[in-house]
Amino acid sequence: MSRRAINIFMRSLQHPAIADITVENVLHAFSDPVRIQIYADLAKAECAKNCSSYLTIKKQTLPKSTLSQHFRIMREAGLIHSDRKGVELVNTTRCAELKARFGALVPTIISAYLAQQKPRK
Amino acid sequence: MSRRAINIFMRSLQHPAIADITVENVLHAFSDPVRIQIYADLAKAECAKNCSSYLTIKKQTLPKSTLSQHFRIMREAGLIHSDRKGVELVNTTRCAELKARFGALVPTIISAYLAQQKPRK
DNA sequence: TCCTTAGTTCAGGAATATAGAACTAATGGA
DNA sequence: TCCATTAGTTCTATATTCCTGAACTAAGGA
Repeated sequence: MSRRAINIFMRSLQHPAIADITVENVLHAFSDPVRIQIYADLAKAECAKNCSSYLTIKKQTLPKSTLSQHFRIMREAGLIHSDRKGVELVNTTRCAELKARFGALVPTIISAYLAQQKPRK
Repeated sequence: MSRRAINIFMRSLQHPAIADITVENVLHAFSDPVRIQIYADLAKAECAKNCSSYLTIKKQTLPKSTLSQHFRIMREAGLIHSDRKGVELVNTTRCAELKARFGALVPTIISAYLAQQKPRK
């Protein structure tokens, strides 16, 4: 039974097939200020990042359990791909697949978000 | 006190100023299958529609209390404008204002949604 | 073997969503 | 004027989801 416990914990990360991604789930994943900021940063970064890069975001410190849930929601919505590399997760956006499925949807959302963030008076 | 009760009930509908509309709230309002469908239909319709037009949507009958909440969320997110006309509400999209604030964001979301709905196999 | 690090899962309380029931307000007769 | 109907809101209770501290797992050293 320790075998079973290990299997449950270690189950490989679930990523939806591109066909199973829905507009509603994508919008829900982006509707949280923390998640959209993380995604925008991942998309901007030339290289992939791990979860702990975001322990502080928007000037607030997030508990890592909260962060873990945010990454799970983005993963299950199809926004990001996570790979285990040793002890950490390497996260990348699924931007090419999303573009194939939804066209300009994701880039348009992110650029509207970034435009909104700019005038921080 | 009946005066007060009447005032509370009759308080004019609150619509956010265009500057107070946020991308996150817009995305949240669209992340519900019922609401995005209603908005898409409002946007397509040449004329405004009242709430009860949507008592059945997506082949299911919705309680009107639920529908009332959905309209309130869209209104408070800045997606629609509601006018009292006698006993009913006349709802219209705020598409011109939204375009001025967010560019192609809303049309892009709706067209991605409509494209997703088409292949109903 | 023990320690550290990265992340997940669990458990609780908080916040939000759903929907039936009661209600308000406007309108249209009788 | 009074009653019935219609459109929508509010109330209330339940259900679901979200947040987060605590306990945990697994990988990688020292």
